[in-house]
Amino acid sequence: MSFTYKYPRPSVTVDCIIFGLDANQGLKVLLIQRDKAPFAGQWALPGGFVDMDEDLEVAALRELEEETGVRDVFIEQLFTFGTPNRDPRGRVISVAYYALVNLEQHPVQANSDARSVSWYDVNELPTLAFDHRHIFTVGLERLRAKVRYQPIGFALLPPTFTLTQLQNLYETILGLEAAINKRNFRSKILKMGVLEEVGIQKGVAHRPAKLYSFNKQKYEELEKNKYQDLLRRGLDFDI
Amino acid sequence: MSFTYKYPRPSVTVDCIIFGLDANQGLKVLLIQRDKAPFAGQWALPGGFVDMDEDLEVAALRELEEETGVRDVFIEQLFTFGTPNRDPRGRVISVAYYALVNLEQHPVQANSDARSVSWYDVNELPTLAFDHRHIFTVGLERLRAKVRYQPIGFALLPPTFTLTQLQNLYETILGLEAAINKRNFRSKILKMGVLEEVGIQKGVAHRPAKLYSFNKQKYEELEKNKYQDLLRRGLDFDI
DNA sequence: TCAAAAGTGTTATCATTACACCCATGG
DNA sequence: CCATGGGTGTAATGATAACACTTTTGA
Repeated sequence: MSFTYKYPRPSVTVDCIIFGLDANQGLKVLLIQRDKAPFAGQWALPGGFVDMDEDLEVAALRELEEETGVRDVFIEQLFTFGTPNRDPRGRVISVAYYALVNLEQHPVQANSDARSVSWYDVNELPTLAFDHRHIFTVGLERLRAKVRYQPIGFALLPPTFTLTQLQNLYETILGLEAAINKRNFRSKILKMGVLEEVGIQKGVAHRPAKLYSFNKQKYEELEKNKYQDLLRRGLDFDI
Repeated sequence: MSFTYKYPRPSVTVDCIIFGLDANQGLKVLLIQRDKAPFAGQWALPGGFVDMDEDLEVAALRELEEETGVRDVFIEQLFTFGTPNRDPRGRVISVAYYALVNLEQHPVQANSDARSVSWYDVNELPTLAFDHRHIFTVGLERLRAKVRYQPIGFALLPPTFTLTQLQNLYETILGLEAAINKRNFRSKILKMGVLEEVGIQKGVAHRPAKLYSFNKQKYEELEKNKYQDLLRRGLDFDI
């Protein structure tokens, strides 16, 4: 069976950058090893062709699950890459997504297609197929920028976490050399009012930390108010 | 002539939201009137099919110039829209861009294709073809969000402008009801150090205003330092 | 009782907000 | 000489940065 069109058409794929946070080992990205040409044997971002009747985000989630077993994740469109020669097979336009998962809940994945799947440290990537290195870089920059003004980082943590874990998350993602000042971090994050105390650590060999969870509703309320304030009062911008 | 493929392929288009600022009349968007089915006669965002050997952004700039005569503008990828039935002709995936132009330098355009082209107030849009209303909304939200932490607004102004013009720009884009406090706006924007005094107004019936231009180099330097500071010292985030 | 990590008090400095006022020009 | 917008002084309040200290647990 084949398909004929009056004008030439590109192929369209989705590719996913899956970030995972390992409490001790830093920020990771999930890669798969290609089993077919081109770039057979090389590591690549999971992804594949979009079906004709499938929404783009659905395609990204499907490829994610097929290739890595990961599901139920935070996902967001990143950018569309369409430089004419980015794929040796012809014109392929790739809509890239990035996903954030909690590593503890997604340990090294069984490979569904006899492909290997593995977490790599974001600072020690192997050579990647196609322009995936470039896509990855764009994704990491977006994550770093976005984590600073939107509460997406929580998707990388377990549902319940300590303030120290949260602080480590920021230090890891942003690649900070010096630690953030603990006192100030805590004051600031608690003053925002989007964290809820939900318990206390057990069985640690030091003073047990309070456990918090992120209250998304509260956050959305505050965001709305913030915009109302802006409309009422003026500007708080930050060029 | 025709083109045959083993698997079905979607068509790929680019669409552009062109924002323009009119000093007296507020924020505008450039629309074209379609001359062919589907949606013949309806207003739509300028756009069209991507050529097989053409980069996406180049395609967007080409369509922009072909359909509206606008060129040499700030342009940035917005989002890729690919819901299966967004176009009655079949599966069409659209990579949307938004552009910012200075209205005075781009007055109502001659129509290159016997199509009409017209600026519309962003608050008084006609019915738009396809899902262009939705695309527009996403674009306007992005502009409003982005203008607050990146200096993209300057692309909407002439190369040289007064602080009052700049303040009006923010008030207009953000749709602020109350005016921003003049004193505070000025202190803040000047303290940033990205504006350069380049002259003085002539021939106005009031005290002539100083003219400023945006110093992009200075801005990029400051951005770099800001990130250095962040790396050194900690966090200034704003969840 | 010690190591390890959690958690708090306080102050100097800087930024934001809110008002009220003066200045320069053309008609 | 006045209408029109351009432009400035200043003080109360709130946020940030920096440092040193106390608390609670298991081993």
